[in-house]
Amino acid sequence: MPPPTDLIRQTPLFRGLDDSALRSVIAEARGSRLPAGNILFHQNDALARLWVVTAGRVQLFQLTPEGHQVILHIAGPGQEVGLLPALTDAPSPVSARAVEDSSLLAWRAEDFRALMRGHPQLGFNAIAILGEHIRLYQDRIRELTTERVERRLARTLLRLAKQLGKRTPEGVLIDLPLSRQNLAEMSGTTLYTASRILRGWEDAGIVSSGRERVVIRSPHKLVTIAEDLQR
Amino acid sequence: MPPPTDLIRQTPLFRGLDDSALRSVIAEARGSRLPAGNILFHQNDALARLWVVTAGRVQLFQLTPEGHQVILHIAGPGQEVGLLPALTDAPSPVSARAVEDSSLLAWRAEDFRALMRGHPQLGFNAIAILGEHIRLYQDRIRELTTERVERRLARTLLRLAKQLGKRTPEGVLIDLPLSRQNLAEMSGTTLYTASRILRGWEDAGIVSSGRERVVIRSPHKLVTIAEDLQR
DNA sequence: GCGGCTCTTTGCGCTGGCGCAAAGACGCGG
DNA sequence: CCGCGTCTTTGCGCCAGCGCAAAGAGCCGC
Repeated sequence: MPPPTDLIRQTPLFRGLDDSALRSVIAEARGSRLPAGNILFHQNDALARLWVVTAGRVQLFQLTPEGHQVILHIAGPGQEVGLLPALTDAPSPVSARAVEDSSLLAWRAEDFRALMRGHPQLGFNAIAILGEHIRLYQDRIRELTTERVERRLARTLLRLAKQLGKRTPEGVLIDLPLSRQNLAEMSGTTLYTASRILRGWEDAGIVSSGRERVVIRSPHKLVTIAEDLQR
Repeated sequence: MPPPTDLIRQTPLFRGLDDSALRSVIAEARGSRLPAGNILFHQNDALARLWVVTAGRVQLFQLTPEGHQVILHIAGPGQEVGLLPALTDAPSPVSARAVEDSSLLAWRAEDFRALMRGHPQLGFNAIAILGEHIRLYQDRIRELTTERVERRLARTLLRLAKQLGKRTPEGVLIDLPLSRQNLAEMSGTTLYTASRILRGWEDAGIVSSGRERVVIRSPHKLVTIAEDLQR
């Protein structure tokens, strides 16, 4: 199976590269597969590679000593994984796990850095990507310190819909196996509270959810909750 | 007053530059002063400059529509402010305010980017700095979702001590005007809870605090609380 | 050295959200 | 198509932390 050139061309990390640059990038890539549930790396691992997801979903998370999992990001096709450790030689602050059967392209960190020296655009792209993450994290910190669970859960769903949403006749499907537990780990709450809130929304016709599945029937009402405009 | 060359040399953003590069960097800098309490910029401003703090403290924060303030970072001498907007042309996600009388050096964003093209080391430094922020934000998100207020407050103080701590006969002084309100805005709690917890630590001899002032008498005990090892 | 502003403390009542326990629903694999 | 493992729901009791209100303390400027 050849590397999916079109996908690479649209990957934010490789945006703006000319065809010859793209060819040298692709020449260095190695493909691999990661079945659902498998770990790509653990937090504190020293990584020698940078990955780009080509299919599936890879979850970035941290595990506390007490065993609580916190989901920080979900990378879908076209998104990179392990960028920060590849660029800074520091161990990874997060762990990565496939939540679906996934395919990845990998570059050795040193090869990627060599590419960066030859193509400064890569450096600007990397900065833009890191910057985007910073903004998202700052938003989450603000939400966690100032907002109630219901609002945060609404925001989590809206973020997921924006990133991984799929239009269907019944509404916007979050295209990802997504348990109440996962939702809690993304919103800063517990399994129980997430379940109760989702039940309420179900009754209000805002979402329609099942086992590891959420469909947003009324994105508008969800925005209303996220922005606290209901009353 | 000439630009403080030694400080610039030690600034993470300018690390590893040779003398001639450093000279061209300094040649482009403009100094300015910002009295305590003054705003440098607001969130959503399009910034045309990048700053480095040379004296004082500059607080980066967000304000919610409800009027709650969340403090995301405090930049002291040698730390940059406005790096992300200067590099990405996006509006600033945060506001910045001097919490002490401060002095800054400023570069026009376009001048800085020109310097970056000539000195790739600047790009790597920028990436390392953004990466450091990402790590800190990820840690805070994990703490906010899994830890109790007391632990988070302990961590906040330890972080401040590491960054701005000053050894004194009575202990490590957080060298910054720091109200209970500020502490709450950094830890994700309220003025009242922060006050009560600090009172408890005072009685236990762990800290010694006054009006906008905190001294850590026993960093070790504070670590014990932050790591939840007490019992 | 006085007045006033701001910061801090603390009593009190309240509630959002936690988390156990147990029952119910779903769907995969054999 | 049956059984089992996993995910979800919900009753229930509890408490950490919130936030008002009011008093107290500290500091600055005149």
